Amino acid sequence: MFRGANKVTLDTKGRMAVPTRYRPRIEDTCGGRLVITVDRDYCLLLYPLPEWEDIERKLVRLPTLNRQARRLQRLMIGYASEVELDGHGRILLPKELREFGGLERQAILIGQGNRFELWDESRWNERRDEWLSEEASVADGLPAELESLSF
Amino acid sequence: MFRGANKVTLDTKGRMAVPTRYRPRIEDTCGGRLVITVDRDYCLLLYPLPEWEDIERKLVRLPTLNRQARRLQRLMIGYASEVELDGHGRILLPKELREFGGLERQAILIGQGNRFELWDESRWNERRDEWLSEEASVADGLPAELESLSF
DNA sequence: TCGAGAAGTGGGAAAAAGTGGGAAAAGATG
DNA sequence: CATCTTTTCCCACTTTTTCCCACTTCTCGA
Repeated sequence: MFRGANKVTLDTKGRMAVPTRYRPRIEDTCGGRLVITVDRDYCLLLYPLPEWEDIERKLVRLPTLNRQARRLQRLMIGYASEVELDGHGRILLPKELREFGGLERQAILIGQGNRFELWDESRWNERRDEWLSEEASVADGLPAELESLSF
Repeated sequence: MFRGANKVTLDTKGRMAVPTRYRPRIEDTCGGRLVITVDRDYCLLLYPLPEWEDIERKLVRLPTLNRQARRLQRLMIGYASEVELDGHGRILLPKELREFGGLERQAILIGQGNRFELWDESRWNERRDEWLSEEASVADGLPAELESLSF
């Protein structure tokens, strides 16, 4: 499981160092090959290649005539790019994806189980604080799974 | 069960000594491995690793396309970091989490059953006094679980 | 009140990780 | 086909992290 938040910096060439503690896992599961794509919240998603392939299979099986499904396919498959760790454990983020995510110099890499999310740092902080302040007030209208959760 | 409030200090490197009376329990249940994450009240939560893994399993099973669920995952899994007691019974709090919790030098560690909460001391004192003054006025409109509690 | 041991705190130095940038290779353009 | 731009690979420097040691403070018993 990937978890945890890491500040990362993109250099002028758009490279990002993957935090070392994730590297062994990434080397093992996919020989350093990741797939990056977009999320509807304007962040990027990073999957180890085999994980991505599972998701891609699910996506292509969705009904082609459903508009929602079609959008999801276009965005997720359309932007998916394969990248590879270089000799220093960095990946090069394609320019299109950097632009999509509004990624400048400072970014946050968020572990999310089988994948990572990559956010522009200031955007992440804004969104996070929005979520935290909303959550309290909407807490009553939760789906059943959430109502019964206790930590 | 962890209980009690302890003043703790963070040093300049962000390390915090775990009070000795909790150490045997922590060594036994998880070999000194804890997971720290965030809470919506801007404090941190500390779980023994196995306890955390239970929670994480619940979280990842939530539906990915549900917005509320997604937020919860992003925050809780996204910030969850594994730490380990060093030779002197200290843990190193990741910078991202220290920033989130506004933790400077003085903090309060609160035992909460299967986990701890860690608060910046001054923030804790403010919030505590807020709760105490609010409680009296809202005490009538309690959810069912609370209505029926007796101490 | 003193002393001994345990707990808490600080900080130095080695090792590891992160960062920047030059130059060769590959690719695009007219 | 020549030239200009982009990409890739590699080297070197800087910063951060980790590990370990030493000092201070506190506690408890004599």
